[in-house]
This record gives sequence, C-alpha cells and structure tokens, in this order.
Amino acid sequence: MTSDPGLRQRKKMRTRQALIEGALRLFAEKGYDQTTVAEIAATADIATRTFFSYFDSKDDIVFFDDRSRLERAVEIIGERQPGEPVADLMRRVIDQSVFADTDSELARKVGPARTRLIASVPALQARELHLLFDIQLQLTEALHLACPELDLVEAAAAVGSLVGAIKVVVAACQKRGNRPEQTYKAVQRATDIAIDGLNSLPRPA
Amino acid sequence: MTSDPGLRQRKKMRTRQALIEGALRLFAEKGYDQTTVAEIAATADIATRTFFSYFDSKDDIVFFDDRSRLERAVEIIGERQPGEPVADLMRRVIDQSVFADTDSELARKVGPARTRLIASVPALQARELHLLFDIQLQLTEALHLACPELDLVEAAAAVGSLVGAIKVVVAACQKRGNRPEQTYKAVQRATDIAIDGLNSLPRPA
DNA sequence: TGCAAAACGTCAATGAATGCAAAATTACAT
DNA sequence: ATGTAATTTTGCATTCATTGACGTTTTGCA
Repeated sequence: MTSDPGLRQRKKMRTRQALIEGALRLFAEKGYDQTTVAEIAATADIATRTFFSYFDSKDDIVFFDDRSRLERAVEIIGERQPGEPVADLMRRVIDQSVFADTDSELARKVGPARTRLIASVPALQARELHLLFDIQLQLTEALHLACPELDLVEAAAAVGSLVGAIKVVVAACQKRGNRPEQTYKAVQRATDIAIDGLNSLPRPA
Repeated sequence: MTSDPGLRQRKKMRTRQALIEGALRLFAEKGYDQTTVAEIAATADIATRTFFSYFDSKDDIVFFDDRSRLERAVEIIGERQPGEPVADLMRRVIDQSVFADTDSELARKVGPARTRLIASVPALQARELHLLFDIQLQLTEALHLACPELDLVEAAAAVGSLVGAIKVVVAACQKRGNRPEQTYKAVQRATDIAIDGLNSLPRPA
C-alpha cells in the first residue's frame, strides 16, 4: 500500500512540491498579501482553479508539514515506555516534533524564513494558532490513550499548559527581538515551569 | 474625557449595538457563512461599506467584548496585593475576567449562543484563538510589571500555561459533550494542574 | 451662522473560494 | 495495443469579503 507511487501520484507530489517552493519564494519576494493564488499556480504550471485541489486555501500552503509533525508527535507518545513519567514523555515530544525538522529538506530549507513570514502576517498567525489548537486536541487523545492513569481532563491540561507556555514564551521573545539562542533557553525554562507548575516561580521579595 | 458622550458618540454606539445584535441574530437564524455583510449592515440601516468602519472584518463582530475583558484582566493584575503569590493572583484573573460577563447585558444575553456559534465555525475559532493569543501577550506584560520578581519569560510561561491548559480542557470537554457543570469543574482542575505543574499528575500504576 | 472634522455612502475593483461541466490524463483489463 | 472507467485538470461564472478613491451629509464648535 505504501509502495507503488505510480505516475499519477509522483506527478502530484512533484506539483505539490513545486507549489510550496514557488509560493514561499513569492511570499519572500513580494510579501504574502501581494502574492495572488494565480501567481502561485503559475509557478507550478497549473490552472488557478487546480491550486485548490492541492490546498484548501492560500494560507494552508505555508503549513505544508504540519500533519507530519503531528504524526511524529503522536508516534512518540505511542512509544511511551511503561512507567515513564508524563513529564519526561512530554519533554521528548517537544524536542523531537516541535524542533526537529520533520519534512526532511524542504522543512529545513524554509524554516527561519517561514517563521518570520508567519509572524508578520496576521492571517497566517491565526491559521497557525488554529492548526496548533487542533493538534493539541489530537495530542490530548493520544496522551490519554498512552497513559491510562490520566483522565481526559488531565491529559488536556498537560498538553495545553505545556504547549501554551512555550507558544507564549516564544512570541514574547520574538516581540522583544531575542536571538534564537536566547529563545531556545527560554523555551527550556517555559517547559520547566509548565512541568513544575506556577508555584515553582520565584516568590515576592 | 470619559463623559460627554455627545450626539455623535451616542449615535455611533447605538449603531454599533444594532449591528452586533442584528449580526448575532442573523448568524443564529441562517448560519454564519450564509449571512452576508450586506445583510448585517441592513439590520442597522447603514451601507455595506460603512460596516467596515465599525468592525475590521465580518468575524470581528462576534468578539465585540474582547477588549473590555482584557481590560478587566489587566486591571485585576494591576491591583495585585504586594506579596500576593502569583498563583493566587492568576486564579482571580481567570475567575473574574474569563467567566464574569464584562460587557453587561449584551454579553450575558448572547453568551451561550455565541459559544456554540464560535465552536461551529472554523473561521471564528481561528479568530478567537488569535485574539486570545494577543491577549495573552498583553497579560504577560501586565504580569511582568505587577510582579517584579518575575522576568518576562516567567511571566509569559505563567500566562501561557494557565490559559493554554484551560483552553484545551474546555475544548476537550465540549468535544466530548460534557455538561457546563462538568466543564466548570474541569476548568478548576486544569487551573490546579497548571499551577501545581505536570509533576502533580498521577503516577503510573 | 459657518467652517472643519468626522461619518457616511456610492462606485469600482481586486482577489479568494466554490460549483459545474467539459476536456485531458492515467490506470487497467482485455 | 485499445477501449473504458476513474481521476485530474481546467475554464467559466459567480458569490462575497474587503479596500481605495471621492463626493456628500452630519455634527461639533468657534
């Protein structure tokens, strides 16, 4: 089932790839709003109408590797060692799915540019948050399944607090203009705080 | 400055109010996607073009009271008692700004219907998450200011983990079809988990 | 009263997104 | 190889949100 790509599938994949690369290039060159779907379609030599059979919307193309990231994360949760503390498990999930480049070369290639792009276009921010939210719900289910000792609410709280802390911290860092190195450290700390809880925060002097 | 509504302001407010009520009524009657901006504008007797001087977009109208909710929250943070633990402060913020009906009658009136509406329209979900995200960044700043012992990263992690936990838990509850009563309990637990940390979760058997 | 600013409205245009039916392409069995 | 069925692609028309330019009406105030 997984083999046998077939001409049709191969062609589709090539077109998809071309669309992604063309779109990201155009977005970088002229900006997201200034790039039309028609122009994107042109870079892959397909009709404008056909674009929408590859992606549901113009903004979807930016998040082409979200699904594989999610799958990776679910996989990691599924491979949990019996008895492994939830906190440890979640640390691995963060490390290996949020930061690792899942979609091979393409993802790595566009990485930083894409981050900047999303941050600068409100429509993309909204889309990203929506996708991320959906991802969290699926992670919640996966976690609940992999950890029978957690009920659904506990699993949801675990996922939500961890992801929420990281997301807001990253945004705060970007807003302040931190260097990636500092941001990375901040993420570590956010993870620690979510795992240890707000009570672990410094006490008033 | 805050007084002296003036004919102009009063008129604007009345129009705004009419737009909100008309829009929510139409959304309830025919659904969000089936309602055009032109129809909404008609309920308040203004031109379609003019709608956009009241709200930036069609979806914005659903979140008419977000700003006042945020202001309430920032206010509560600002009134922090010196020495009050961050955890206690954040509990109050959640209780009094997320759950209280800030925008008086209107908010209470549309409350449950609006929640259902948002949950059923992807575009509104995305918009809500985006607004909520922005709110979190502002809360982070406010918290950082009110609690000098917290650096920006700690403040962001505190806000993010708490809000993130609650949001995901609420969604998980809705998805499963919990009754509001149960959802409320779940929110309490989510708050506890975010405050106490993932380490407070049950250990594997 | 009369002027300047604020609101409002008209008109036109752009561009995303979708439905539909015809045309082109690919897969597959004979 | 050939015909047929299944899948994709495409062109076309349409709807609708959103925006810019510009003229008109209201309102606030000197």
